[in-house]
Amino acid sequence: MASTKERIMDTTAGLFQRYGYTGTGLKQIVASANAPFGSIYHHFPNGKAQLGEEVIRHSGRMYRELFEAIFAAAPDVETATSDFFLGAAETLRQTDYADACPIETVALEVASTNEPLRKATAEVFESWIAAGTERFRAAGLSAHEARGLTIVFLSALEGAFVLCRASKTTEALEAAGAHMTAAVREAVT
Amino acid sequence: MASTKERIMDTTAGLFQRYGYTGTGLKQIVASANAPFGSIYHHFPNGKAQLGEEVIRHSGRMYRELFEAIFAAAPDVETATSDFFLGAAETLRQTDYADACPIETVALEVASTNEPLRKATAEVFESWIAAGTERFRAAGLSAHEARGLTIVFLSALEGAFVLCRASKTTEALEAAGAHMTAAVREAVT
DNA sequence: GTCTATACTTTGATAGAC
DNA sequence: GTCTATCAAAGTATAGAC
Repeated sequence: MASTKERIMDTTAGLFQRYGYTGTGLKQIVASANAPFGSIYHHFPNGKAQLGEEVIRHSGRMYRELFEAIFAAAPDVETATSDFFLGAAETLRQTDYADACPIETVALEVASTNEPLRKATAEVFESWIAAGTERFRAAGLSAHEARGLTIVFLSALEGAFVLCRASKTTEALEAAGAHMTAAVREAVT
Repeated sequence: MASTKERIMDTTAGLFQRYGYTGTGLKQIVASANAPFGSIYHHFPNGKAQLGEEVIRHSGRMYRELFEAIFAAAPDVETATSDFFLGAAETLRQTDYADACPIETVALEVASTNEPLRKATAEVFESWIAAGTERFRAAGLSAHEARGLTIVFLSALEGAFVLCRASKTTEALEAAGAHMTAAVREAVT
């Protein structure tokens, strides 16, 4: 069985994704995680900020592994790009448009309010950019081209998440996915 | 001099942009707007939700007008695209990475928590998509192509805003802007 | 060390003085 | 109709029983 700390972190990650940082209360977290209130301050002595930072970094690692897995399973980078956007759209539909990027809402909330958390989100995004850059470099692009393409990829993905969650449709992920798939194909050929 | 209601709405729009919906308190709003607390419930009888909805729709109109103005001033749609992304980057730098999209943070926060506000953000995004679609149609694209290109444009913009605010750099807006400028040029030729 | 009870602050909202 | 005082609930954080 998962430890109390793991249960708290997993629960918090899900709540952050749906309700954001300020929208998620500590009482809500311990209720959802079936944990006593004090255990938050036992495992995270600095309170919500520390819990938030650990959850951001943890979610960042998990999502990067999803990215790596999809690119490892696909025959080439353009197929991987298509798979990633289509998979994200399917997840969104299955969760009533709740589960998109695990840290996007939090990133926007803390960008101008909490410097340690802002840095944590920035480092997570940078780790994703580094992972994508490496994949596109392996496909033959220069380091500069690969980084630029990855940033456009990630921008299109994150922006499409916003439009899809707001509209409760997957139109934006489909349009952005088709566009990025073509852009990746053209870049590597 | 601006009316109390206008002062409240303008102040709230700025606070939503930086701190989001749950991160902005009514007391903070009246303090910033130099208004008595009761005036919120005088002008917005349904409280924070009503104020939030009116601010979302108002901000949406203002931002659409900015979009229209930039496209009207530019000689062609690819120049307008470049201008829009470069202007957004400049604004971000000048505001210490606070002023990006006026409703993006709120849109993500309310997507799974407040259905009337979610619909308001969806309608604002749709109005922007309609405006862009019309511009690209006027440049010669089919209705279907124009809508798709606009959605990719808006996705890249919104996603770049997230990366830029988190990293406190304009790299993503520059990469996304260069990519979208080229994509628009290719689409209309 | 697990957990409960509580302190203190801030939230959105309301009542009523003037 | 403008504004102040206050409410009940929820927020984070802490103290201390067991």
